[in-house]
Amino acid sequence: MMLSRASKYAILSTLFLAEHSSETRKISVKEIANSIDVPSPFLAKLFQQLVRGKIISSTKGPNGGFYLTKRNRKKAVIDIIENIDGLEKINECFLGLNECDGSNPCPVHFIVEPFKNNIMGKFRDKTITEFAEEISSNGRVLTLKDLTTPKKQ
Amino acid sequence: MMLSRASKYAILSTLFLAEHSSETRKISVKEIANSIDVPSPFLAKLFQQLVRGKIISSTKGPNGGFYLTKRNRKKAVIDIIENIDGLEKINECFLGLNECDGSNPCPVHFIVEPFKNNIMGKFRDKTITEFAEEISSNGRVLTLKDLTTPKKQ
DNA sequence: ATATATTAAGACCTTTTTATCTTTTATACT
DNA sequence: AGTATAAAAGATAAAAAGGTCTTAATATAT
Repeated sequence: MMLSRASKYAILSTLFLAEHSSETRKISVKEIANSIDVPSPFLAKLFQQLVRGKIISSTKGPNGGFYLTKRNRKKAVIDIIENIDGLEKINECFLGLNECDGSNPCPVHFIVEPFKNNIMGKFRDKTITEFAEEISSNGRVLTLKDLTTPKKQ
Repeated sequence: MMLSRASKYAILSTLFLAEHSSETRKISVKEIANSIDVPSPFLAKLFQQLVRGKIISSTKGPNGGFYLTKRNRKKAVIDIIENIDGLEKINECFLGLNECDGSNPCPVHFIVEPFKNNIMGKFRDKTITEFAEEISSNGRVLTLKDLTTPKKQ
């Protein structure tokens, strides 16, 4: 029940696109990767996959770049996670047991389960747009400048 | 906010020791590793570290093995996690931001935070003994047979 | 004392994840 | 058409996590 670095980058930069891009204002990988602290070739790879998964959109060439369409904006955070990590990973038992449910629970099942349901619900129900709006309506700026980069410290 | 495979193995087998071992009934790595599906050399390494961290105890030689003392039994699950993964990893922001708190929250901060506190509280407050008792009082057997082993499937 | 069972320690290997680099393809503008 | 710009694709590299093996140390029982 945790995200890979890749998924984190993907969620953050998709929210960034929601806030800053449009069909007439496309943003290049470098522009995102420079304004934040994510390695741009890695982000480029991720973006390719997100495009294939129809989470974000792209056009090549001059004035090209990445952006969100209206359809893209209706996707949920869970779709990003699914696209990058797959759902199995985030759904799996907290202690890694293969068979873990109410009738055959792991030692922490009843502690973890409500938590998981709740958070997954929100990741499923809120659209990218809603998330992005919530962020800006709270007066927060979505800079991703301070992503933890364990090695470089 | 997620555990390494190592931590999962450690939690499960410590609970196993709580249920099956005592100062006069020591259990070898192989006995645990065979009765469950965890690779024994890897578990052996983990156990060494848990012993150094005073989470579990060991004696060498014939009839030796691993077991829990009364002191060991008062440790909490969080101590196991801390010993193996460190607390930073489990405490870090869900989206990986370096600075993420109430006044400077990540996009999912207010969704994730309450649950994290709740779950961490339980991992901090319940002793190993309490966890183990809860398991057996519910008539459940703690076999770890079905740990997910992604590659081998 | 010696043999034996068992953990301890350290070196090593494999897989997965993260990151980079290079070449190709598509688009827009002139 | 030609050129510049940006993504797409694929090959490669580095780091981290997961796992194995060998040898040493230590406790027990005979």
